[in-house]
Amino acid sequence: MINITLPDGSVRQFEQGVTSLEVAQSISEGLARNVLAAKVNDSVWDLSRPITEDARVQLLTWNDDLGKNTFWHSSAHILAEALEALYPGIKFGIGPPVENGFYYDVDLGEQHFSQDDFAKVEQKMLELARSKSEFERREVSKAEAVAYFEEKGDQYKLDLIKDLEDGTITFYTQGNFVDLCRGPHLPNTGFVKAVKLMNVAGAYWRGDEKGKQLTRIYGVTFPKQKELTEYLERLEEAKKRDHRKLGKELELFTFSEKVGMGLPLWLPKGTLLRERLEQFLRKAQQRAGYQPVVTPHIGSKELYITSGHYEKYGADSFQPIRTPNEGEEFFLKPMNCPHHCEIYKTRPRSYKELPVRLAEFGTVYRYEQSGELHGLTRVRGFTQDDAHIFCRPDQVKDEFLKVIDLVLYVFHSLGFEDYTAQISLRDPENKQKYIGTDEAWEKAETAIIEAAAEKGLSTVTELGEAAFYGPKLDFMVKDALGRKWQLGTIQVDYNLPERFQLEYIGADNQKHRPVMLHRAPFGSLERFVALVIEHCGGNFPLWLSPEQYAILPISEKFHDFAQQVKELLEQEDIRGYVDNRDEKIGRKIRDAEVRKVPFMLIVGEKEQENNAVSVRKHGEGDLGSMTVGEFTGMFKAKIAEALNK
RNA sequence: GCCUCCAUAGCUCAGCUGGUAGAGCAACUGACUUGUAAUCAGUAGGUCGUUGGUUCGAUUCCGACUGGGGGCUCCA
Repeated sequence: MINITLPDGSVRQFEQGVTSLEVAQSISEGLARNVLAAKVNDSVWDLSRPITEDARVQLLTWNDDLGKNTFWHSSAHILAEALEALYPGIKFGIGPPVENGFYYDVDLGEQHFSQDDFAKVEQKMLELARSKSEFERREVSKAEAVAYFEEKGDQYKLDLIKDLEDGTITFYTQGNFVDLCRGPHLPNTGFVKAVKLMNVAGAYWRGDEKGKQLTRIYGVTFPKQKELTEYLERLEEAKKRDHRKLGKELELFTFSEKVGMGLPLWLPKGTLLRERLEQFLRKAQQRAGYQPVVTPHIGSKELYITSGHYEKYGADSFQPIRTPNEGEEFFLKPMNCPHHCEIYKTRPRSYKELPVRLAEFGTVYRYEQSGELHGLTRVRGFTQDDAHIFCRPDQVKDEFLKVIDLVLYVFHSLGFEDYTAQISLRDPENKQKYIGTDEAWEKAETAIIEAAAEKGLSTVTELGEAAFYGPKLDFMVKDALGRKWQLGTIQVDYNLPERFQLEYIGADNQKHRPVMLHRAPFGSLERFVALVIEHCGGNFPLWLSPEQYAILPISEKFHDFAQQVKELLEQEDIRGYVDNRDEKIGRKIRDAEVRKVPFMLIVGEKEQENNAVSVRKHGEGDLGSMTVGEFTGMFKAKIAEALNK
């Protein structure tokens, strides 16, 4: 007999060789029907795999991420089986589960596959699912594995096997399809009840840009048809929040082919919104001891040779502009730090005045690959809410902590509660990608890890994601469609102070080298605005809204009164417009609702008599009549509440 | 940059297998003077992204380019 410990701590005894499915059956029939896989000690197993010694067992269902992963991983195999049946001779890369489904990378050879073929493949997948084929696990020797795929002529699988150790290789078979796979899998294909292929895309084999490009087919499956329907509905809803769509509808920004791809044009309403964000951060930074500076949009080539950016990015950035006569070369600035270093150097610095915090809403230009551009989230010209903190080594941690506070203040004020704090470190396997000494890197990485821990941030650590001059703490937020974007970032840098020979005079009257922190709570205004739009679905917080009210006169007779109300509100720094078109009130209300204007102020005879406005709130309806004074009072209270929560 | 799909009026879209285009909304004009999500009527608006080719004839078929979507790679 062996002891099986369940997650609640209870221990049950079973025969040696018991399967997780049998464990589930001993608990309840319902659980046995829903269980998809099991976590045995620390790895996920097939339900049918015999357990031969004492173990901790956690039964995984659709409600567990690991259960979903197993479900989708098995679905990828069903997709592969369907594809093999419909497109004989195709070769397979990898087919893993992902956050919302799964994909399989395939080499179709001479055959073609597009969205038009989805229905056919989906049908085949459902047919295979209904056949309830079991997923059979088999341990194979490396030689056997190689022989099988050589016979099949699948060079990708052979490529994968090459890196595997003999004795750890397993095959899974369902129906007529055999795959090299670590597993685990569902007991059989019948668990899959609903299938939807989502899109096709190119993907480099093993992520190598120079390598062969395979066709990646994305799909998603569910244990119930209803869940698929709901998922697709959620997706439709999410698309309505896409900032590119709302940006156009709400007239916030646009792009022009003539101006150039990836170069956003801010429309008046978008500019208003952006300026409110700037103002908000300027205030917070003033309180935190930052000093605003302004620097030009270009800098000489020498500047970037000194900073190291030229060596790293010179060939892959916008090429320099030249003076007509002297041939001097200038680059559009891709970042603000070198300029700020030069500001720091204007005069000798005393240890007493550190930290020096120089802040600038600096517009920078970067050559991004054309295929990378994406709405406002990835552009070629954008404005960073940049600042550089020059401090003594003993101040680094404290400054870092203060910046974390600032970033979190910004995020909370905008309602970004669902973010990931990512510690981005150097790739230890690939040190030549970075500049600076090992010692400096270690100091910087330690500083970040300690500061994040001290703030109690729950972090994920990514190797190889550091900037080339230093490690980062990045705050990532997802867009409407679940794509992750970096917003806030804090970076420790020992390299630029060295390269620019930055100094301060210490208490010992000796020269010392300051440490630099780069930081941007928004990251870029463009990307931040994009994420704000998607998070609120265009229904901006009152303080950000480009049009905070619309005054809607009942008829032309009240246009003068409407104008008087507008002037009163303007005095209170509340912005909006009067809709004095010859339209019925119902129409004006509808249009203001569509424009997502937070407050509609309806003025007619009653209001004029009482010097009042009838207030209607966007999405909620009539709030009744009140004086202009009462309205502004309520209005300001709401803003104060939103910003101080 | 790579793979793939897409491109018709300011916006959203229709236009079967090739015979030079249509709707709704927006705009403009007029009438209506309006009480909580679309008043009525009229007018104007497109060398069908650009450019080659096939054809008697191309918005429609093919190629290139430009821009956009999805993904890959990249992201100071």
